[in-house]
Amino acid sequence: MPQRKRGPAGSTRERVLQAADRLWGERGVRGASLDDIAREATVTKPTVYYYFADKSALFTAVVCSVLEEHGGALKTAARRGGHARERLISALAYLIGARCSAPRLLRDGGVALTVDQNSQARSAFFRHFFAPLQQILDDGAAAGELREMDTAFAAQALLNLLDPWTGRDPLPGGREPQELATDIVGLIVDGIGV
Amino acid sequence: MPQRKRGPAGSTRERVLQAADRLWGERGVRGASLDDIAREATVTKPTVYYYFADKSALFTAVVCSVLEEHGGALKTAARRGGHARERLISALAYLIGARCSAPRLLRDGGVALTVDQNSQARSAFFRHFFAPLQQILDDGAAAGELREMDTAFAAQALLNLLDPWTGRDPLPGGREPQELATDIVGLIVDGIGV
DNA sequence: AGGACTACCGACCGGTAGGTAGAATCGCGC
DNA sequence: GCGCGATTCTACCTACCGGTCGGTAGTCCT
Repeated sequence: MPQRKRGPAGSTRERVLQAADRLWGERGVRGASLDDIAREATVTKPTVYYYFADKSALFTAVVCSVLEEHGGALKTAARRGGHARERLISALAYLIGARCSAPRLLRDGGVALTVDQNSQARSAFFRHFFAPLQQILDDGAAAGELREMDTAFAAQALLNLLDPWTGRDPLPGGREPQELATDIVGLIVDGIGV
Repeated sequence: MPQRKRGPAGSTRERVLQAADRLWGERGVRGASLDDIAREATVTKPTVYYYFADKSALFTAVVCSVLEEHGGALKTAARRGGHARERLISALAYLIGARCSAPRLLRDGGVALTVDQNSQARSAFFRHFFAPLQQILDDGAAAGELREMDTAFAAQALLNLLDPWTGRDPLPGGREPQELATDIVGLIVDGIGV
């Protein structure tokens, strides 16, 4: 039963997490210092260290928290629409609309932080992001809506494909998230062959 | 204290360029310092500054030089095989085999370096990497081998797709570059639909 | 009341980043 | 063998990074 003294209940740790997600999502793990993050969260650096052991612990916490938060919504989105195509569009549209920086963050952290605390973050990524997508592909193949394939490879390809568009920059051709998701899924389901 | 002997004319600048490409390609622009790069090139930091005005000038020079170097080879590869599918496989296989870090470097530099000297690097990327790929798609569509599409979008998607596999990490499933290129092109040309 | 505990902060440390000043050395034309 | 420009060096600066120390205002328990 944690007691709150300063500020609204449970807000400080959460503010630090959000500040780190925002700043690191924009500039990369090496692009924003703990001072920057502390300032953004309107606390001081020792306060950050009060809640997190070190920089890589904060990194792991940020990635896991964001992944869990979006993971539930992603699974929900993936259930919308009975057919594989609609489920894929729904899942991708959510990912794009949410501007979820977690995958980029994870990749960036892998090279920026020497520690491999990323094992925890990596498994969260697999559970919350990769697995739901692969599930849609597996279901689609079982239902005869998609052809037999290496679904792990295809899911990875899908994630790679939309990765640059889950940032904060404008979407290509001024598309809306839903349109972009439709175009991506169209590309990969129908292919570009005749 | 003997100074380093003078190598062949123009070799020092070249060594610095190569060291920066290697180190930045592995660790990102913020992951390797100018001291690291100087050490890798067996010179000292002021020597780096003798050839390049500052860090962002070195960055631009590295990206442009790598892009130009691989751009020619890419265009050659894209001419191998008369049909769109073979030309795509050939081009992608070259990109993967060459372990070309330029696209990642460029993206990374965009967020790491505040300066937008990247306009020069960005246009080199467009000329040497993006345009040849789009050309194959345009030709394929004109020849009736591919369907009508937004070729700029498709080329971007293709580049995104193979981006994580142009690094130094092992290729997925222990594939060879040629196999991976074949799988990627298969995925995007045939699609995953029935 | 008063000790134990939580949540936070100002000041500081060792190390490293990008960048600079200026001296030393080299190859070359004379 | 001498001057000169091109090249490379040693030594240094300032700013900032991750991380720590000691301290303190408020809260809980008895």
